[in-house]
Amino acid sequence: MKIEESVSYLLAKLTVAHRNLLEKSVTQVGLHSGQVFVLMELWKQDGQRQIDLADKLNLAAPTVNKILGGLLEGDYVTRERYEDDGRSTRIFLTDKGENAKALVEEKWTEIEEQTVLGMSSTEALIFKQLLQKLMGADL
Amino acid sequence: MKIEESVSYLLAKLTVAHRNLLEKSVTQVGLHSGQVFVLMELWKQDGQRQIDLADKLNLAAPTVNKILGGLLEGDYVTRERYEDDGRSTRIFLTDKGENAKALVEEKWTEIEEQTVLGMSSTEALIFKQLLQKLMGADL
DNA sequence: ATTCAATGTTTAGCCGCCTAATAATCTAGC
DNA sequence: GCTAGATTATTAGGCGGCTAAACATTGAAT
Repeated sequence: MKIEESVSYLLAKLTVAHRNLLEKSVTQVGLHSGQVFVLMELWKQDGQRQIDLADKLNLAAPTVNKILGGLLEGDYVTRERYEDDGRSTRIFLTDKGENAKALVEEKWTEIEEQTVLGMSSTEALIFKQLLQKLMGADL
Repeated sequence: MKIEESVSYLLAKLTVAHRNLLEKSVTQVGLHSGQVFVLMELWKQDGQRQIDLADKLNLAAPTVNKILGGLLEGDYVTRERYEDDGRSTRIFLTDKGENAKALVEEKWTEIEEQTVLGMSSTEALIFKQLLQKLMGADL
């Protein structure tokens, strides 16, 4: 099999371009891509522990910790020790963090448009389903 | 639109898992994922300049430069000044670099199997075509 | 009550990407 | 010939991932 024609190769290549697109876009609202994903989890449920965020985002604990450093510095979130368990901290959105949601959603529409550019809506749907399938197979 | 159901979101998430799979696999033959992609270009054509590699791989020049640092240290490639143009260097495979091809191709088969796990061969084909389409749209 | 394993956070350090800025060389234009 | 601009490589530094290892706390077992 030609490596260049494998799904893995194409996916890896596409990844770089897409990550660049994502980063460039969210930079316009003052965020970085990793921060956006953490914020999304907090928008769904505020006050989560770092380990919860790491589990849901499928990221290693130090990765989440590092990203939170930036969000704390940018005043998007606050960190509080968890009374029920001294090992844990809970992360809470600030007003700024909550307000960022609308900005990100707006940007995301642009990102999505550029991502599926050149695909018909049918193709986009099929593509989405296949992506979900791959995600489910937890790779 | 729900961000979590967008192609962009799913793609970004899948990316992380796939990159981890790739990295873990090629580590077993003593390489890193970035190094593999550079080597692939050299296997196609030896003696290229850094800028050529960067263009073909769609990477920034400093990225290629850094990756080459690791390949040089690992004795996979050598670097020579280009006589025709003093600004450029040419990168050449060593025996070790050439021999790595077989090892990587073997590993890649495993990677591909795990990547398309859970997809029928028809689905894999469709997926591949859509990936190529996205790549072509140069995102 | 003590000890020991498990859990959660953090630090250090690595690779994969990037941009910005330098230095060196080449190329044009005058 | 000389200068000005383009091109190539490199360095510095940042974010997005990771692992390994240190640390504190919890919880369980004796």
